[in-house]
Amino acid sequence: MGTDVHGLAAERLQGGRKRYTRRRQELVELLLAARGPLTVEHILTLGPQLRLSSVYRNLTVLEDADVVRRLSRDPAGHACFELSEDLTGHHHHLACKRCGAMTDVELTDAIEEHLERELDRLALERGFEVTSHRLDIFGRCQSCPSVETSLSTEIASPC
Amino acid sequence: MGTDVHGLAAERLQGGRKRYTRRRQELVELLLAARGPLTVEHILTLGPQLRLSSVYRNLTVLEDADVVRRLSRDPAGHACFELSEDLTGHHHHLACKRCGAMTDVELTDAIEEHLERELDRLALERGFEVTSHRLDIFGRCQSCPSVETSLSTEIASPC
DNA sequence: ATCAGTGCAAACTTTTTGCACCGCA
DNA sequence: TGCGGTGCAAAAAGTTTGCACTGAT
Repeated sequence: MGTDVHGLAAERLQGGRKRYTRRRQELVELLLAARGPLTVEHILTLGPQLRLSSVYRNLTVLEDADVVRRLSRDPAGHACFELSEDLTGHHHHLACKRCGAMTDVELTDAIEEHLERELDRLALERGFEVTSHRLDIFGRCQSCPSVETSLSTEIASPC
Repeated sequence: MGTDVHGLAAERLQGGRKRYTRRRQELVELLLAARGPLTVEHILTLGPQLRLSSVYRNLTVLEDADVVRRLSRDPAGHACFELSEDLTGHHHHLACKRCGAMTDVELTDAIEEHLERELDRLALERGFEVTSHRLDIFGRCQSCPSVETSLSTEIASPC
């Protein structure tokens, strides 16, 4: 996992007659370097050379090419983006309710398998064809004090 | 669970010197009757007597009083609202990627306990204080055909 | 009389789109 | 040259707010 993400991205885009331009490479590079999903706001902060409308358009193009995955919204109401799980590996998110940071986390194989079995059961019972799942774990992250202080505006732990 | 939701709502609002008005009762009634989270759009369709700005304001008031829980966004990008889990019971969501419907679903106690243990482990390992979790299960619901047809605009399975 | 609640319209935020120009992943 | 990509500005969509009026959980 994580090997030659750019190569795979280029390949997948070319399948849809899309180019893997510099802007798109820069976007993928930012997502690759992040330890969790990014909002458009964070992307623009981390890559000031990028333009708002192009970021939105390129994220959509990359999403259509299965390079990027859109995570509807974070607790603050912004859309979040990350690389597809088949590029980075299956994972979930720790979401800090205080600072809004979302960071990737992996569960053990044991519980993922248990979960899969449970989802298969549901599929049968409810006639629902399961294709994926997403687990968000809410709470307070290490860098957020338990006492009430000013909200962090850092981008260190983005989204 | 589900017993006297209105009484509990009134109680919780009064704790914050808020009234449990007719509009708020109607809102809670809609959420209570739904089998899944509702968007504001659906709320307005189901309760045409309700006004947009009052719905938003009342949802915020009810959220502050822990009567309502805001689910950031659904796959289509709209905010979703449901009753607090301590009023309805812990549950997760089946989210249809085709029609956007989100319906409540409960997992077995066995897997919920397994999940809790895993989250405790994470808490220890990552220094993250876990307060809640949310599992969204994506796929295709029973009423959505597997072939490509026009999108359902029904509100039967809301959000 | 009081003060929270309501409805309308305007403002604000986030995302999308139209259009002219750019440039070759 | 062609055609996808880019950037700007405007539009659209969703949500919040100011203000005057209402009404009594």
